[in-house]
Amino acid sequence: MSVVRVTLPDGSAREYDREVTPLDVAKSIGSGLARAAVAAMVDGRGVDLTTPLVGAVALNILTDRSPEALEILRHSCAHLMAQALKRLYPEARFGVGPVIDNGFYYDVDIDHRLTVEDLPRIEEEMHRIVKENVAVERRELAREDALEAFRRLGDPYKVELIEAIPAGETISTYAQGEFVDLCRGPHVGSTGKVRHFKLQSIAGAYWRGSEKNKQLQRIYGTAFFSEEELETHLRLLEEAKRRDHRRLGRELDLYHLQEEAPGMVFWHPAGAVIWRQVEGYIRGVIEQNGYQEIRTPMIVDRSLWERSGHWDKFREMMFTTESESREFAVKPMNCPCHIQVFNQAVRSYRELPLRLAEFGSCHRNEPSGTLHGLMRARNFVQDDAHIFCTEAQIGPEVIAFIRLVFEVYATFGFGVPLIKLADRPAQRVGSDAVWDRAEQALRDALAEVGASFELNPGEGAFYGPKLEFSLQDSLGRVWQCGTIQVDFSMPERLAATYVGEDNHPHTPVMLHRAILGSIERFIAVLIEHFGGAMPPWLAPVQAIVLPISERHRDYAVQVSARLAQVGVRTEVDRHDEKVGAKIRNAQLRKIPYMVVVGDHEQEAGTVAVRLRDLGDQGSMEIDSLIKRITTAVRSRAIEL
RNA sequence: GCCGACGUAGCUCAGCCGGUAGAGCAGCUGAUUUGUAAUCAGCAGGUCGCAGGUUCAACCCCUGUCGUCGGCUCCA
Repeated sequence: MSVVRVTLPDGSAREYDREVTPLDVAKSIGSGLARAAVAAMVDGRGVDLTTPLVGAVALNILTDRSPEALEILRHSCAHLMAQALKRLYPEARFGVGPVIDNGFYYDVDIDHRLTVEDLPRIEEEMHRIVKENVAVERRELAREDALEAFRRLGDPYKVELIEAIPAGETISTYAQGEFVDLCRGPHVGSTGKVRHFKLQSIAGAYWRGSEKNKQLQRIYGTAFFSEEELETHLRLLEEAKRRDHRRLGRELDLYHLQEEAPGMVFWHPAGAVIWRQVEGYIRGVIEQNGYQEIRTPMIVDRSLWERSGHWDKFREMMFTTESESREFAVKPMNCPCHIQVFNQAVRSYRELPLRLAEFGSCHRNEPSGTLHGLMRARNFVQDDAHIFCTEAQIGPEVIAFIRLVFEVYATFGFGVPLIKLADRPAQRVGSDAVWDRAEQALRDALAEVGASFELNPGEGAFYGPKLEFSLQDSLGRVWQCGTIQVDFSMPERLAATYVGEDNHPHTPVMLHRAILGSIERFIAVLIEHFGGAMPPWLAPVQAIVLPISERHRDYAVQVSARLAQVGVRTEVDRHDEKVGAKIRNAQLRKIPYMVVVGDHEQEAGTVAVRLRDLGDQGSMEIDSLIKRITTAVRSRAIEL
């Protein structure tokens, strides 16, 4: 009998002179750990608690507190659901059933067309299987045996999956009672461990993601280790629904979309205020950071797009128009136009880096099925800029840009963004040496500002590597907004040059960069982040004056005029309603400052202030209110 | 773009087996003169997404189309 030597995450080691499993090890450490154990990592690989350990291994027992364990639980829950489905629909054949962010899904091929009404029945069956507490057992088998087994089960999808598994890789199945599934594992030890779950929705999904294949029914669900966590998660989803920018956009009268212009936004006065504030703020920031704003045409002759390469690659995404036998395209991006501005003069190296910025309105004919409110539109405005520079200037420019992104996101009330470095894809232009230097410049810039990042291997653009900046909203959702991309290709294609110190022409490097990305989309993120309750500087109406009764209207108008004089966006509520109703309306419109005026205030020349988030503040001088509002607005405070 | 569901008043939604549409909120008018999340009453508001078809008769059934929603795919 060989000796098993186990090293635990804390560095301690244990030796066993008999066959042991992770569960045995857990038991030998403590019964509490054994109870909490879900699965284990052996040398970085997930295994079942019952997998025998061999030789010297690094063991990490996963308990219900480890993030990896949650994925295992959800994966086991997917199997549990599949078993229930098989019981209810014996003809069921299964595609893939992976874990995804916040849950899992399983693709199933059954004759019955599922609706959400079927979900409770499936859940019921799942709970029954949980009660049965069936053991989940792993079996490893030879490829031929596996193929044979699933052929016998009549599961063509699984057969296809096995065929795709590279030779030499272990093929394993997991059985729980009468149900067997092809699976790498690991899994929880028995169905009784999966208790807190919810099936959420049904959607169509093609087998292997190709529309040429049969469409399967995909059932989404989620699972947690405790009922509280499950409920918290479900509440979060409810909250996300309440904050949906499409719903708030209508309720707050910010914008609308209509059939005649699919994917293109009609901004209402209130929404346009938010827009102007966002744009104005960014304009100020870039002015202070050495950018020059330009404006370029929206419709440009086809020949420019041919030269830039867009016509070849993205023609079907471009709107075109025609006049006097010439074909034009509505710009899908601003860079070719910016290069035209660059090219209008003989540029010297002394002018670099040259930073040209534009709030450029772009149109892309996105597939109809992908449109989503402001988040994915066919017409959107980028806070775009192109920095023309030398290769040596990439580093400093990227550093400055990262700092700028951090500053801007913080202003909007977001924390430090998540950063991804997308490096060279298989299909690319430019020599490896140039890519090496550009990627290194991005890494060095990140190190210089002390920013941590994740690598996104092979996801760079064909023309250069890029950084992507994602912010996290108040519900913990991640939105990619900012980006900076190195471009070795387009300046050359469009013949951009500058005269170097050596008196010879050189091709500049171009950096594409945006902080917010699409302003439409960024506003949508803001709406959802704040749940429509915008900070004072962004609020369409900052202060609404509420006269107690009709006889206070004149005074209300005076107060409102005073506020307007100092630049506060204000209104008077002239409805013939009780204050309670006016407060309610103002509150529903999420107006930050409510200014109540009645007999007391009129006589004393004061105002009674109610804050959206903090309630009644009592009476104060009008000047105090003005100071309070203008201070909050000027500092772009998030809190009132 | 693909699959599915949906499209009725400004908004949210009812509308049975095919017999020419209804509520609440919002709006308007009147009464009320209001003190921190909804005062009462009346009135007005509709080519039932659009185009065809079936039928004596279509919001309802059929076909097409546009849009929206949920996914899939895509996202320079």
